[in-house]
Amino acid sequence: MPRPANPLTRTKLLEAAFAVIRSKGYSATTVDDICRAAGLSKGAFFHHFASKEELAVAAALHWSETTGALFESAPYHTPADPLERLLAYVAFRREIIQGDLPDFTCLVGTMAQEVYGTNPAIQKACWESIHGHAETLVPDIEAAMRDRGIDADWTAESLALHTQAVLQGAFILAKASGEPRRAVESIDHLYRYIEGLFGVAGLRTRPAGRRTSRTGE
Amino acid sequence: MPRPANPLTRTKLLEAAFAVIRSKGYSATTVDDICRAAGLSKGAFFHHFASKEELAVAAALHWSETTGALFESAPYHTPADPLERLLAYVAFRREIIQGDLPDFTCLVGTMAQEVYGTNPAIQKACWESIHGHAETLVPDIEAAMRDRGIDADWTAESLALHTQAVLQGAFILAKASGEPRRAVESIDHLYRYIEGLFGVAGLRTRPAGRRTSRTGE
DNA sequence: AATTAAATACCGACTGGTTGGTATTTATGT
DNA sequence: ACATAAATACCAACCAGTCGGTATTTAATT
Repeated sequence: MPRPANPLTRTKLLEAAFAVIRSKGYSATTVDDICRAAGLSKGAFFHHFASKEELAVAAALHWSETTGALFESAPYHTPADPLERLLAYVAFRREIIQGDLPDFTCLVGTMAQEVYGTNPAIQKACWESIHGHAETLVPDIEAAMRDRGIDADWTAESLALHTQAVLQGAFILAKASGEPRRAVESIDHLYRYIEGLFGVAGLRTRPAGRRTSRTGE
Repeated sequence: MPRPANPLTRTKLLEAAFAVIRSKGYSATTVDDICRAAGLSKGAFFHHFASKEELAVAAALHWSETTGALFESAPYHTPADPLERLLAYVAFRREIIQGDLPDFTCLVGTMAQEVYGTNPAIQKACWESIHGHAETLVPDIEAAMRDRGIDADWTAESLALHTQAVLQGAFILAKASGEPRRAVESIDHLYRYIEGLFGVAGLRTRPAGRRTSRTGE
């Protein structure tokens, strides 16, 4: 009878891949890099994954699972109002921009950029991760549109994906400038956009006296 | 007297680098790839550039120059009103999303993502390209804020950079999904945001009957 | 309970091909 | 003749992936 798979080994490899790929990108990451980061051997790597490509696909899936769990248990679901939940989601995304760049940037966004033209399997896994995450926002957006009687020429899905576009673009600004604050500022604009879309007060002008940051960082 | 350098050679290498890096990314691009695409030899390559890294920096600079010239001569400058010019810029960015992905995506955004942690020289050149381009929008944004008496808790620079974030993020969506339309939809949201910020009518609801596309594609 | 067989987990040296870069040579314009 | 541009040949380091082997676990058999 078989020796049972040590679930830690595979996970260690996947999470080592998260760290290395998020800081160097997919192409520049070597299998040895990942093994070193995981404290495992090449033998272990190729026992669990047939190729570097297969690891990348598995990593994208594991990314969907771990981030899915993170967002499910995140505090932004508490408001009763769907629009407030949506805004709380954006505020949450803003709040978790902390520490070093590889700690808060997106694995699948990074990989997609590198492999879209050369590796359909990885591309597909990345898109499913991004799209799947965006889909979790759609019910709240639809409810908010209904609640506020919005007759829009945009769809809930397109707004959900737009939030992801802003996040991905914000990460690029942060990486290029080396300043995470650039990402935060862009997410602030996204927050303001959603407020405006749904007619939350104070979009165009604001009362005298600086409005304080809504997250109170 | 020395044999004069053929000015086409260096440019051919740089533009070959544009094409290859935009479709495969920086790390996956080999020097031989670029030489093949340029129809030149490795000898020519290393005669003009000391290293692959130096080529990347030169490519980022050349990118700033060529895109700078493209945008300077683009038609979005014609409106007299600064806000209209800004909106025309966004509409122009939307219009030029055509053809294959490597034909309209951003070289320096792609590179920045891969090298930000490992190659400061390239990262710097990428940031200067993105930031420099964003800066060209700042005077119009400032003028539009003045014209409309906007007392904002955001700066002109942050809005200019936000437009770039949305564009970069839109490219990632397009690459991940394989559907350029996803990028267009995100840019539509950006357009709507700027309209809303400056109090252009019709943000929250719209008159009965579908509003037609503003660019009339 | 002890032994053995079978299956898997993991190791690390090795390989064939690729990579960035160098050394040498040839072509070309002055 | 001379200096530079560009081509070719070449190299050492590196890479993904392979392979023979060892360690560990479980189940069947005694």
